[in-house]
Amino acid sequence: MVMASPSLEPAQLGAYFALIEVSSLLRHAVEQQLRDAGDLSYVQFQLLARLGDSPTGSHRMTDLADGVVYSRSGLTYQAQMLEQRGLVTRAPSPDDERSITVAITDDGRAVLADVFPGHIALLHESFFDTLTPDDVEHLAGVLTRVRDRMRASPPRSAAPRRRKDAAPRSA
Amino acid sequence: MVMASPSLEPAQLGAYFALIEVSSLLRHAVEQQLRDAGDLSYVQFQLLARLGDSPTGSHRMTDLADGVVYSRSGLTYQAQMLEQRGLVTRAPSPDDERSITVAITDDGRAVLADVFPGHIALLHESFFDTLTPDDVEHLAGVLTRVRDRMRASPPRSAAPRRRKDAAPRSA
DNA sequence: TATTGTTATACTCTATAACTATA
DNA sequence: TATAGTTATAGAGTATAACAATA
Repeated sequence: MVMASPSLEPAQLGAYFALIEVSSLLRHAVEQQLRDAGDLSYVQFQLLARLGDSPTGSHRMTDLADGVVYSRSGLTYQAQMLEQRGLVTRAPSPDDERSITVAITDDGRAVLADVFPGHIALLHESFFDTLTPDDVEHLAGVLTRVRDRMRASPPRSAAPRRRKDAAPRSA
Repeated sequence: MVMASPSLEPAQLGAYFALIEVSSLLRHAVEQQLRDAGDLSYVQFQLLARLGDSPTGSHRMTDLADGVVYSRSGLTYQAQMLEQRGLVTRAPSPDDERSITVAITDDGRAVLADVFPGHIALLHESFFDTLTPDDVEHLAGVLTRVRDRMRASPPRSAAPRRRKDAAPRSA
């Protein structure tokens, strides 16, 4: 269990609330833009973007699940949606017959291209235009550090399946 | 159609991705903690916290909806959930018979008290412990500015009717 | 007529558990 | 046995539109 309540300092509280609110507003706005521009959910966009970023244009299901989605079945569902629309293909991996390699198609890249400009414009409007380059750099540094930390130590009870990582933090 | 993407600078991209990832991981972790500790969804927690913060312990439905960014029907649904558990009460507002005033109950405050320590502990573990006080302050400042900006200029979604909004002026 | 809130409904998404197949 | 992925299923949450009541 948790020990006593450590409480938060005002600046921490402010940072937390602002983070939650900003990400919530941003997410909402972005989801709408993605839906309008390419009929994509946010997760689907993330998957496509990740595939598009890859040198090979492909990833194994597991890699995608680790990066984006939280359960494997959830990823299967989203991959099926994308496959039905012809935005990705799925094929057994050559080296490991258990794995499925998901690859973005030309249509997938086209949708990505349709969606990107508005996506980036939205980010500028609602986000970057209010920040100095210095702010952005600092923000990137700080959040990257937090992300790495969070990735490194999963929160107490993350067992979407079988986990073999050593005891997660515990007190 | 816009031609090439307006593009983002590397630091901007890093900041954006990190923000998305951090908020996603954080949200996930927090949701699990809230579920475990008080059987609350994140939205329900936000509503209770907002009510608990209020001097009167109450808010009108509209105020809550504005604060948490959501459809009214969604808020009605959540308020019903909370009311069924006895964590809030709903009664017509005295001054305006159309309005409903939602008030947190003692049970509601108790649940909030159950949940807070773990909530704050989680924030420390996954977030604040990796940041210097200076980081936190800067983060709070930056994100608050972004939030105010986003609140001030709703993202083109003000008109739910009409057609979908096409290319934003990205230049 | 405009606003406040509810209801009915349909849909998307996510997670759990059971299952198959390969390493 | 452990890993990769799918399927079946069930539940939570959300949005839209139609509706009632008050201002």
